[in-house]
Amino acid sequence: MSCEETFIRQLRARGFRLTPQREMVLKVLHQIEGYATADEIYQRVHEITSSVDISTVYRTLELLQEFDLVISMELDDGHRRYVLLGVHGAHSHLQCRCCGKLIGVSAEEIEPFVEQMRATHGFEVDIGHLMIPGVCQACQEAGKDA
Amino acid sequence: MSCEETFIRQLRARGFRLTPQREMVLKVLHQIEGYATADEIYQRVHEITSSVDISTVYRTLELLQEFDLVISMELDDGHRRYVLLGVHGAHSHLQCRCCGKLIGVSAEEIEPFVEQMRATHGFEVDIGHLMIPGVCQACQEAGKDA
DNA sequence: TTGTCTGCAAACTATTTGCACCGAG
DNA sequence: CTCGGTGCAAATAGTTTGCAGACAA
Repeated sequence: MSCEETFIRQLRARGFRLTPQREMVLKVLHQIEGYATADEIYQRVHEITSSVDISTVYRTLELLQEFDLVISMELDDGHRRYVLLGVHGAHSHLQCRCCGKLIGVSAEEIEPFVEQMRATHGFEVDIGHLMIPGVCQACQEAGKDA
Repeated sequence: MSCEETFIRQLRARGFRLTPQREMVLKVLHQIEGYATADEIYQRVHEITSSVDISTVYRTLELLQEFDLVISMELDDGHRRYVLLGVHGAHSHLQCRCCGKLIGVSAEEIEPFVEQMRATHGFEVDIGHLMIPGVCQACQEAGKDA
């Protein structure tokens, strides 16, 4: 099932409506295939149709987060970014503090760690919202990790 | 070496000055022994001396972060919190999305995971800034994790 | 003395909200 | 036809900044 189908089903299930604006935001998130700020998403949407307001973008992003289709997090620059989780389900992200790049890490890969936290602290890790800060290989090699 | 000593040394080393306001913010962070918003810290400082401005609190917190004595992160409520790292050095935090509680996790405990990310992605994890979201044992038992 | 630090107030920016009209179902 | 959704504009909240005077070194 595609993201769009999931979105429509979730909307219907809760009595919400599918509007062109909401479709547009989801489409742009697909195009971006990464993370973007609310404003960047707004700009992209605006290139296509000028009749979408920034407040609608925010409202749609909030909706998408409720449906677990999107997560948001704050990078070191203090700007909130939104990421489409896609149909692959929950996974975590490595976040490079130098170049800002996001690298996906599968749930299976994280599982041993999750199990460890469960065993030693009784803590249930939320993989989908786990952002792991650090420095990616490329930036290390470029010597930017000083 | 205590936090205060470290702070003073770092200040001196960079030509900064030790002012009563800066001492006060650090002292309050010690008292709190946890995380607090800039405003909460400001309130606490204000109870003692009314002559400290919120902007000074922000400026001091920024300084403390540069010195790696404090880290900040955003909880789900959208408010930025500041945590004194203390003399124990870098460690990570489990963050409960229900009660907001922070649980410290030692660097040794995280090390296997760090090693795994290094091996499979060439990614160097920044333990000190790692916030692990999820649900703590108490909240799970209270059934608040729904 | 010197140049950093502070308090104050104003500026900023990202995000949220109230409201009347619009349009999906 | 209904009522949820939207654009607009104004409000909000947290944080930052410019500046003149205060004060640590």
